[in-house]
Amino acid sequence: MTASQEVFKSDTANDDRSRVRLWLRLLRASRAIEGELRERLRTTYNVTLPRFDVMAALYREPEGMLMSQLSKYLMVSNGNITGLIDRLTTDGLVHRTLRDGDRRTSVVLLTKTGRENFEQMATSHREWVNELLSSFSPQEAETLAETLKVFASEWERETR
Amino acid sequence: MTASQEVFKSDTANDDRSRVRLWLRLLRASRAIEGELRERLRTTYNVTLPRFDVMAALYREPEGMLMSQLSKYLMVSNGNITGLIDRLTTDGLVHRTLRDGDRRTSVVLLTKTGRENFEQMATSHREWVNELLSSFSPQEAETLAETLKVFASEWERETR
DNA sequence: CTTAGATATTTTATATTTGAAATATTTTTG
DNA sequence: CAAAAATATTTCAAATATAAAATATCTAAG
Repeated sequence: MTASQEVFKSDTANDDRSRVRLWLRLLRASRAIEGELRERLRTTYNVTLPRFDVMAALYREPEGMLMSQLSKYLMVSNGNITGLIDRLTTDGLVHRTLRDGDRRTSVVLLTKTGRENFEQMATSHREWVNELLSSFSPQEAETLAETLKVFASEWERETR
Repeated sequence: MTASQEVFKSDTANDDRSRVRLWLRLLRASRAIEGELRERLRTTYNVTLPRFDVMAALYREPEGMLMSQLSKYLMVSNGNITGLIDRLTTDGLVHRTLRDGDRRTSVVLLTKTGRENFEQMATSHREWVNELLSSFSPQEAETLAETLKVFASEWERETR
């Protein structure tokens, strides 16, 4: 092996490690934040994080969402969404409609109760996130968010 | 409300949004990466992500880890670890020992099979992470990892 | 029109996950 | 020492999660 090859090999190994290090830190950060938000949602509003996530997704779409859209947006399996929506329906926070020409699909909407319920939680959620991410200045947050946006669009392009 | 108060309110609202935006992007990025790694571990090695995570933690600690250490390190509940270790034990990848003076604790270790098994997977895992995070240059990755390290230590200090 | 394929959702079986309660053990305190 | 508090783990019930198979419906090719 020549000297330049040696250098190259060494560099590659370093690159490997830096990306793995990034991934592990990213994972740990989101687990920590997620855990804290889960805990606060539970103790304050007696709601689970998955239920909050579903409601947040539906709140952004006043026209409602298909089961498959929810599944894709939240990056969880179809069967998972079915169960979550079943339970949210039982609790009167969500309802299914069939106002489509396609009888395979069902459009899921927040009920009035669900919407009001979510608005309360969303306010706390926003405050909590700001508290938990307070070590990022707004400018840093903006910059980092932009970096992740670029990552997301690259990801989209590559895994489509 | 005076003009300066108006400005202040508006700035605060913007800060709020930038941190929430950051959190949502962080969450989506890690879910996407996690999902892809899960899929590849399953199809390539027929192993689940939680099992891989446990094995990775144990691989770094040749002396073994307590159940409670695993639970804290992986940020999952105690009961969760019990079940995972039960199943990994059944499959001969892990074993519990009691070589402590404290009979409440049990030290968990990778078996020889478990260690060999993990080494195989770890190589692929490193390559996959590098592929999936290829949109970050090694320098960017380094920088971002450092930012998250600072975040983690702030977090430690504040939530201890 | 009719059948093959595609699409949307649910069902099923199994694994993971949580949070609370129970159990076992150790440590601390009076 | 004995009781109380703390610690480590397991058990339990309910919810969440996955992947694969089943079901229902729609679309399109012939």
